[in-house]
Amino acid sequence: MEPLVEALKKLSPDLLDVMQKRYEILHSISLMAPIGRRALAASLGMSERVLRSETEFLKGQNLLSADVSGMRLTEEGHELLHTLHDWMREALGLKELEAALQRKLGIPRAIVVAGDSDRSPWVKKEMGRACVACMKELLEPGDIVAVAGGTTMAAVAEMMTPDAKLRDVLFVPARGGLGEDVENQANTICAKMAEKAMGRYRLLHVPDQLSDEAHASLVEEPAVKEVLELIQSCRMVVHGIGDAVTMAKRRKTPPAEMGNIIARHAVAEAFGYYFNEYGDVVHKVKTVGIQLEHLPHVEHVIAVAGGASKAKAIRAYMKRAPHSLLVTDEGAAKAFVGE
Amino acid sequence: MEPLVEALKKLSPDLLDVMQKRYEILHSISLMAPIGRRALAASLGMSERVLRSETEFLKGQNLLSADVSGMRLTEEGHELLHTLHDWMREALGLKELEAALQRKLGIPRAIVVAGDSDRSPWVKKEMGRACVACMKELLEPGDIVAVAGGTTMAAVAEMMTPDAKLRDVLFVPARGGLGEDVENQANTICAKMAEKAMGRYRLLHVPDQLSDEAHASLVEEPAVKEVLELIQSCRMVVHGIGDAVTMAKRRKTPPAEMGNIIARHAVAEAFGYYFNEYGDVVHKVKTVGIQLEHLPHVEHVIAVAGGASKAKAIRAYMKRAPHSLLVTDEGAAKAFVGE
DNA sequence: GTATAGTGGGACATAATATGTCACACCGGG
DNA sequence: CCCGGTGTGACATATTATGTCCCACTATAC
Repeated sequence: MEPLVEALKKLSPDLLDVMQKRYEILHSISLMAPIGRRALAASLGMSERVLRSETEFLKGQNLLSADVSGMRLTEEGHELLHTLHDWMREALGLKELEAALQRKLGIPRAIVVAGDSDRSPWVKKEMGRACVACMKELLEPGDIVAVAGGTTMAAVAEMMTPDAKLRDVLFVPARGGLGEDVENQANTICAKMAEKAMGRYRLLHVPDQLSDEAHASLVEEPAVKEVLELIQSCRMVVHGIGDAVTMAKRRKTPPAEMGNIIARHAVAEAFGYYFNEYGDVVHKVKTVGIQLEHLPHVEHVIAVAGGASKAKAIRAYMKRAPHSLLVTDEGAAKAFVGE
Repeated sequence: MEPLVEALKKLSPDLLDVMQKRYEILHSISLMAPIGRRALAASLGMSERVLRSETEFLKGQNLLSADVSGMRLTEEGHELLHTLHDWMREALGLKELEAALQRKLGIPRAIVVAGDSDRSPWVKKEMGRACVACMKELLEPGDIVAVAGGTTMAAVAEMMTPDAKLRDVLFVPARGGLGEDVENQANTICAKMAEKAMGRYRLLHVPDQLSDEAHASLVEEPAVKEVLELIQSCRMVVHGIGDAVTMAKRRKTPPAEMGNIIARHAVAEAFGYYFNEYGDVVHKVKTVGIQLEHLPHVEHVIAVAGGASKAKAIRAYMKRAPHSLLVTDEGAAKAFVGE
């Protein structure tokens, strides 16, 4: 995209929404002319009143005219529509991608940022910012947020900023030790995010490798039990999605389990669960915290993952997360839609 | 200007205002950083609260950062400023021209439309539309509007549209016969404008060439006298500005008067008055209606004139019209500022 | 040391704007 | 003749922008 449009979007982000709305109105009128407001509003899925405001504006701009038979474009309106046609396709590329993702995945909302995090490291931060904005939009004071691990989640924590909406929000790690390096562990990221947000946090101190007996007794420890209960009652979960094999390697998974993961064709990973391309769980890391069965009962689930290489993993995981929000990037979204 | 920007402006006219405001804020911060809100608000001449809203937005966009010492641009902010620099100059060219005209002419408001009516006939219509928008902004129900003649005023009448704000507005011709062709006479244009506006109008039936006696007695006719009184009490005058010699020729001015006009170096003409380059009246067509002395007592005076060839005439006339609004075009404005 | 003038940020009432929801007058075709 | 479409006006309400305070904090000058 040309840098100018990029700059425009930065200085006036909702410009594109307005432009798109007006463009669609002109477009529809050009196709259905002459048409009345009510019929057009129904067709465009917007309320009659906002359509009326818009058409009155467009009429003032001499782009359309209205008489008793309905509205139609003026000559100038047709010209403008033609001028805008190509540009809108490009400028609205991301919005189109978002719409396509929402449709294909059957999820309520997808957010696509420009770039490809496989190729440009800063795109991950951009996703982080988008995710933070999304969190701030959904969170209420007093909420509990469960945060998973991974490099993408680290970027989210990195981009977190304080906000009045985050007042009294409590951050907790989503699950116990998954075998990651310390800087990508849920505990670390949870603490970092909370600090950046000026919020409170609680950590889950559960070693990676434990015998079943030790595990069972640790869970009964009051300090651990309390945090686990907080996690269970969280109102939001934020997590990344990984490529199954990559994640398994990074976690130095024992050969036996690794064989299982490969043999059962796992392609995606999220907070310790491994999924095959159909979204079936084929392996899970045994630890405490959020379990997959809990997710449907959590108000807001945000999945963050980008990069063309992760498109397959995202597709696989999202099959089992119909009410999750997805924050991704252009690279992944295009690989997705292009399939 | 590239057609895309043209289209953007058409579809979202106040976009440029927002862009300009935000651009100026970024620009000022880049120069004065670190600087606080209050000092910056004073420097930019905007209220602290709106500046605060803007800076909060820009901070959210990651274009500037704030700490206890004040605000400064981020790296991204600097880059965006650089990207926008050239484009803003072009996009805001008209606004700059308006500001320059207001300054140079000492008038409260100048409106500049794109193009040059000398070269593109449609620019006159564009001026007409701008003039109509301006009239609608200023008029109140029940107002009386005096309308002069000329081809430019014909374009204004052409572009007039009905409006709730024009309810019960009465249109009257500014002055009696000036020797023009019928389609450019004030009477004709007045009637046309009123019809397009769905408003009422009164006409002034005074033949061009009359003896002084006939003239004096006609003015005492009740029908004429009533209209003249309406004209005297008008709250708005809208008129064009012409090149003196061109207008004199078009009006088939008798050789004696023509000689006078040329000998005294008349350059501008407006509603029957001829002005030299210093704004002095060097000749006037003797007829009834608005006289030059009335203008200072009229709330709103709008002068409409465009085309590079008219720049000198506009300058000359506007010297004596310090509280007039001016609607002009890029061609005239550039010729003006370039002088 | 302290006084001071600057900083950003929070809070709240009010103005301005957008929107939802009606009712009305009109016109053309069954 | 009426019915379903049209645009337009009107008004209450939700939403947003703005004006006007205040506060805590921190550099800096003294």
